[in-house]
Amino acid sequence: MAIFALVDCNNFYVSCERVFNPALEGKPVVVLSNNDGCAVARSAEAKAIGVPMGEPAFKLRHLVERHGLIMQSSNYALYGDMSERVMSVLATFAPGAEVYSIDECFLDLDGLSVPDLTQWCQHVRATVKRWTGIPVSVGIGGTKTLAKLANRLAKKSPKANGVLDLVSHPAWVEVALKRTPVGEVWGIGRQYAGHCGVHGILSAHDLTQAEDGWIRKTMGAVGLRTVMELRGVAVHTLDTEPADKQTTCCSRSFAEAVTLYDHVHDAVLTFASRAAEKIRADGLVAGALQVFAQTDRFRRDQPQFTLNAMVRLSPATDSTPRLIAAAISGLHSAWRDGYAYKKAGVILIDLVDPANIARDLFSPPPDTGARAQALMNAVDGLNNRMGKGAVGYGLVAKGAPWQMRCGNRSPSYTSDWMDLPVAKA
DNA sequence: TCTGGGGTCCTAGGACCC
DNA sequence: TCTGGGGTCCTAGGACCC
Repeated sequence: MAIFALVDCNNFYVSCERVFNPALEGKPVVVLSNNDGCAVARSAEAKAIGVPMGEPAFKLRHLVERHGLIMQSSNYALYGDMSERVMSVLATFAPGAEVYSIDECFLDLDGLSVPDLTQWCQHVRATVKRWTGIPVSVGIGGTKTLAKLANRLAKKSPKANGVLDLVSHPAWVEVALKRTPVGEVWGIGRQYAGHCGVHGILSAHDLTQAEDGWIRKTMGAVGLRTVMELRGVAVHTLDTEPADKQTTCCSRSFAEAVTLYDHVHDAVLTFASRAAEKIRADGLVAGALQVFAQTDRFRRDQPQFTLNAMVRLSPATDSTPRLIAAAISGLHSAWRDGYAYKKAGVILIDLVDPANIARDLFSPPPDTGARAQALMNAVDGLNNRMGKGAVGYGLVAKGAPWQMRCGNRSPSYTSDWMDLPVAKA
């Protein structure tokens, strides 16, 4: 039988900020999403004063005065780098590791011969904390879904002290299922939890007792797999070699809504350029692209519109100028005057590795000619050495109304020489 | 005044074919 | 009134995740 451990960093973004700014320790802290929009990470103290996940920043302002809540802009360069450090420590402990998200990692503990799994996990926790500064929790289960569930309880229960092992203590499984609200189960979101509630299914345990036909009809094949996993049947396996991405998106909300074509044009140009860098870093080419721009969905008093255009790319390409040209032509063809646009984006789709591209007689080879390649290498190299945006396409004015807000971002302590922390005597 | 961004998988329905 | 029955492929949209 497989033994899955889920290692999850506690309040990851807040923990990253605290590593480099210990003054945040013990205080209510939230990290805001892009554009300083809403809370995406909360310290325990912030949870205690009632900050809900996803709460818009403007609704938290009163807590700043009342409880000294600290709101940090997000610093993804820092979190990405800290994530790599945590993952590389975890990889040294287990024969198999799957990086599931920026702050979570599944380990396969099957075949690991240790006398006491809980004790071993405490050792892992302590090591990660000592080497990276990040606190983690560990849940152990016979399926990934049960490991997730155990992890959640490990975080909540003070008795667990950050580790809960449902494999060495099979009798605890039923208790754990009964203590987990159905909406907290991995794979059961708001919609499905609502359907369950109507049928009197309130806990994860209730869900395991539901009838397969009803589950399949209500929550589809995915829902049924989730329930199988809750019942202890391992459906999901450890995925140590993640497949190539199928799509890559670069989109942003604007600090202010804009009505002028030129403003949206500049935003789309910037997003296409950034998306191109991403697929080149992954070694992929795009076979098509989608460009969109939309009005502010929260302004019910204003006319709503979403502009959307799909552009095929033949041959498939990773070249910035070609992707920009395609995105702009899509924007131009679908453009409508008279709307206040609040968000736009570029999605690169049909991504493939040019090495294993399947071609027929009539499709051209992917666009990876030597000259284009050399140019892109030079551009990416300059940006890596001199900082993002050192070289680019099109001149985009700084301080344009569509550019995003980030009022209180921490320095890039680990990824920019200029931001290295300084120790003062 | 102010409400994120980036992904995956599944399903239903239409187009098209024999 | 009556007007097949399958297949496949593609797309849009909905659900979920972090």
